[in-house]
Amino acid sequence: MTTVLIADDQPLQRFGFRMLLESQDDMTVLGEAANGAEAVRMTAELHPDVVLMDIRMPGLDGIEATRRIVATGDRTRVLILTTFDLDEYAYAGLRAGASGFLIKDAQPEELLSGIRSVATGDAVVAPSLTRRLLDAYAHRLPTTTPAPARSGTPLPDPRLASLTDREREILTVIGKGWTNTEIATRLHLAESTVKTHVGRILAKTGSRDRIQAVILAYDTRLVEPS
Amino acid sequence: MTTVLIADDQPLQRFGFRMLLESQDDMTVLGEAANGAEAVRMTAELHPDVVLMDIRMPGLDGIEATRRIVATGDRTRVLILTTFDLDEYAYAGLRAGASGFLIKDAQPEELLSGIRSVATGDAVVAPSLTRRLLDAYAHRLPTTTPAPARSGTPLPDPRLASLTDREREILTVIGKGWTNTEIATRLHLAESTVKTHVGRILAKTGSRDRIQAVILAYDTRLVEPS
DNA sequence: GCCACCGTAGTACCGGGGTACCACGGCCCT
DNA sequence: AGGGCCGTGGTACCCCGGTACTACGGTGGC
Repeated sequence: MTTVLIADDQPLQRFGFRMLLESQDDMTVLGEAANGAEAVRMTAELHPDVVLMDIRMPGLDGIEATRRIVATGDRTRVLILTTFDLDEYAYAGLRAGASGFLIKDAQPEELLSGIRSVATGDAVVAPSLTRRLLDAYAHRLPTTTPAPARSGTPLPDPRLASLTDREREILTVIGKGWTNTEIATRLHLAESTVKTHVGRILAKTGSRDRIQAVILAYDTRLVEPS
Repeated sequence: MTTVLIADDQPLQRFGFRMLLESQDDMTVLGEAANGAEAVRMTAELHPDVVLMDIRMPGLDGIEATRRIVATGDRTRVLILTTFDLDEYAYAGLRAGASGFLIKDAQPEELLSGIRSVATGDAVVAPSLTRRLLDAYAHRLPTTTPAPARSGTPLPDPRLASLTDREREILTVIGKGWTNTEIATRLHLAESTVKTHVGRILAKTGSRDRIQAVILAYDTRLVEPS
């Protein structure tokens, strides 16, 4: 029997997870936490096999909560779930000691098998992230830029060369039409920070406003037309 | 017995909704749609009492799907669910003919009672939005626009169907990143005229701002990436 | 040990974008 | 002759986006 703790700030999301897990006869939900602090506290108390951890939560976020749970040396494993497959989240999550990283977009079956994998000590990463993750770790030692992007992967456009990783992430979501407020909320940032990022992106890419940036994101294939 | 169709692009979210609804003995889930087009098709086929509609979906979004469902004259009611309580979404959604507008952040009970209200013909709006909506709509009546839209030119995408030729022209240059002032000077128009056009385009396409319109222009291939 | 860069965050300000509302002439119907 | 839609134009108003600063902790390079 695999015991699970659900940590997510959205009640409805928690409900969905709980129903899904309890429909399986080899899983039990020990409890639900609405924020990172609760997650840490309840883990120390209940010792679940797996914590299903959302990243974006008020107060203590999922990354920091993961870090603290792992630091206790408890055998509890953390499986991180996010809405967006932003690389930086994956890096941060795994760096914090998470055993897995899945996107909420996944099929229920994937989630279940992910939990089972993590419970038995395996690690699991969303397919869409695996390659990029490997790439990132491959050139973590040398600073040399990894081979000039094979066909199939988004090719690096010179216009984006001067952007930092973070800025490229922000540009991606600008390209998806997110407002500054949305970016701030979903990425757990202050709006002033978002504005700083956006301003630098516009300056570096020579775009006069975010609309030009959206167009740039499409033209560089940073964002694909749907 | 209230019959419900769930339209959401996230499988896990759909699962949560389904479980929640089917735990009630006065509700049945007729089916699940993963995008707007599916939602429209399945509604025409299954005639549910209520469609639980997410706004953000690939391809045809929730607003446009709502518009089409309402346009059929069917007695199916649409209840829109979003993650963020952005006024613009609410406006666009209600303008498209939705009977309700709730935030996913809500308690399960609120969602259930919302569905019941909508099914019996009542309208329901998230508490956090109600006042602002009333203020905004106190003086405006719903426009049931069938729109003749004779297709003199080959219409590339159904989402643009309700636009007039002129509006499609304006949308094209919006997609190229022109500002209102630029459009005015280059097209020999007054800026107020441009604003009128832009406003109508946003309303008809359910875009909350010109950035969404730019994205729409790319997605519908009205503007090609360079 | 120091410095440059990055990511974060703040304040203050202004202009453009978007909305609401109104108006009018020219069409094309019936 | 009227009715509808379309394209045009106007005014008033508010809010978000963008700019221009400043600032500070962490990390990595030299």
